[in-house]
Amino acid sequence: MAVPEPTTSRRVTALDVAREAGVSRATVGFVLNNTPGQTIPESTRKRVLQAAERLGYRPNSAARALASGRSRIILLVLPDWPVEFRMQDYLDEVSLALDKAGYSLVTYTRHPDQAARPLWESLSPDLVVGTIPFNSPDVASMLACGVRQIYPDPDRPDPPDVSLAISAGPELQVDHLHERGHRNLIFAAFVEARTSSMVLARHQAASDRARFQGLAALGLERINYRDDSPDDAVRRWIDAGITGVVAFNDDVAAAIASAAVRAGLRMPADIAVIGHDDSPIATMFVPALSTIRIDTAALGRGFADFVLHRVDRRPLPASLTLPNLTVVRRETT
Amino acid sequence: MAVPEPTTSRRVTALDVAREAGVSRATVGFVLNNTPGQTIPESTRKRVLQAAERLGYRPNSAARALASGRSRIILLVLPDWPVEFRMQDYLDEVSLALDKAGYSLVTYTRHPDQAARPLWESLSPDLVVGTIPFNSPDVASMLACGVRQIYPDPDRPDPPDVSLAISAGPELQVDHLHERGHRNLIFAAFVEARTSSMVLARHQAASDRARFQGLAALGLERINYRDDSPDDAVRRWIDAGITGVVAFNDDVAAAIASAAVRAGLRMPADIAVIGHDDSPIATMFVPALSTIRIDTAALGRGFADFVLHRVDRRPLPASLTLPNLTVVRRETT
DNA sequence: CTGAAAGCGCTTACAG
DNA sequence: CTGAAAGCGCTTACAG
Repeated sequence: MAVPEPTTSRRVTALDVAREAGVSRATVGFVLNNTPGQTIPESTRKRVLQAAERLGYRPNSAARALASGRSRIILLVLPDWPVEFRMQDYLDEVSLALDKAGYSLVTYTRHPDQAARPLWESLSPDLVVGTIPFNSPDVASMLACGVRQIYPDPDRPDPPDVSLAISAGPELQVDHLHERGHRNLIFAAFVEARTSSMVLARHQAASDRARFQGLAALGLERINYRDDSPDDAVRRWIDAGITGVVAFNDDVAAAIASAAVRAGLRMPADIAVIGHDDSPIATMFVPALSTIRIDTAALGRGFADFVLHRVDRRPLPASLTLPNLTVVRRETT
Repeated sequence: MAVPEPTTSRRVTALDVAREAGVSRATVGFVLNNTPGQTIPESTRKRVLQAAERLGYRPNSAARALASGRSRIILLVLPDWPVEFRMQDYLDEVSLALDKAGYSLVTYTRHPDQAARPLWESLSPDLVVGTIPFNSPDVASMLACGVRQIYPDPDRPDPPDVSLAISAGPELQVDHLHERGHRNLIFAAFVEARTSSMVLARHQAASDRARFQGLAALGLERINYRDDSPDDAVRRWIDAGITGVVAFNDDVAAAIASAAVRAGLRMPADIAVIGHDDSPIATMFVPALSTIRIDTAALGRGFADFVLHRVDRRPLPASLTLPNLTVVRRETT
């Protein structure tokens, strides 16, 4: 039985645990890491675990990373635009699932004009995930810094949309309007510059889907809720025979619905609109807005599964391809 | 002159650079780290730098952290509420300033009910900064993980508000209304639950400031822009002789201003309102909203100075205490 | 089943 | 001014 350590600020190491448990430091490593192929008797294992617990042992992550060549860090590079759905719920779910597998998730918003070194230089993550492909200098920098994997992979094509489901929503919106009998559609968004990449991506996805359904590509209408551009737009759409509106999000849908109401139109008889995100305003609005609901938890778990498949070669569950989005039909379609 | 490396996936190390430059690995470390007390001739320094550049050398951060005992990572734990001002600008500025000093900033939003291990366990940051004090289990966990410094410091009292300037804004709002002759004030916010901690903090700050100015503490009014609660509130305020409204942010100020306009009140003659953040809506609204502008860049540099003072013992610039917030007077005060 | 030992790639006194 | 060498705290073949 070791005497209690004097209150020194020295951090407790695996050697301390080994001494406390009366085993070698290698054995400590084996039980703490659950190393496969090692058969440790239950009594030894228990002694080690208890010693570690008693001493408050935390493995030194730098030492572990240096020795193993893996940092057990996953870096998620977020886009430079406001994320629409409950991002935090999503990230919590991802963190939790990765944590159970011994990985940590670090998120990071990178601007094109950011002058600081990118975070992967100091973290050496095992995997860097972006929402859009990285450019060559970034990829080169990652490789030089020991990043083992990059997604989207610069070399091989990957199933897109694993992380943030950019195109699945618009596709559902189009499908839903199509199903309800609408053949002449348009895509609407606010004018704000910051969301423009995402607006373009979603518009593109909706347009592609419309063509897949045998419809014409969608026009892109930019409105501003602070002036009468929504009223203008609705009037023009009616004149042009457009009856279905794919809105970038619920706020846009609300602006359009309110213009339609002001114009004395019936929804969905005269014009139908579907939002995106199922935000609070969608239920509160009169008429209540049809929208796309995102199952953030399922999406998060799916993303974690994907990550673990990449870094730990775990099997990729089939459920990854299951829809995490659903159409919520209310009064505007 | 070394022959070009064969395309091996092995990462280039300081030893490679040393060989390429024809010096010892210690020398490489000295020039790359600008180690003080070492006098390296310019020719050697240049040779090393060029070799490092040519080889694309990136120091292994894990090895560096292990050897030096410092990770050169600063972890900023963000609050579980939407941050009001242009947070991203602020963080970019902080990152840049820290980067110049060789540190990396990692941010992290932590929920009370988050089950994953906190990020400091895997990053071992040199400094963890929170916007509110950490609880004892968190502090204990940080210490066990080799975190060297924590802010707010559990042991010694610190100047508050270095990181996010929670109270400075409300104080300016109150001072401004007071200056404009208002003596009977109220604090208004939306009902949303998620922002509640911040609402309470800001309300408290405004209230304290009012008392400092010899006024009564401020009541806290919760409104909902989706119903007629703003109209209700304005009516009650007028009846109660309240003439100055400290709004949580510009959105709240807009909701109030619009209720005041609907009620036929003159602004600021009958009622004055001041927002917070100088968001786009503040200029676009009619009447244009008085508000608080936050100099995010200055705030960010100030925070970086503070961090470097803590981790590198750099002198703390006096400018830290200079105001990074200014009153923007428009038409509502 | 357990231990002794090499090695990961740095930093940093310590010698020359 | 430069180099040889110990050491940071792990992981991981390799022996017993």
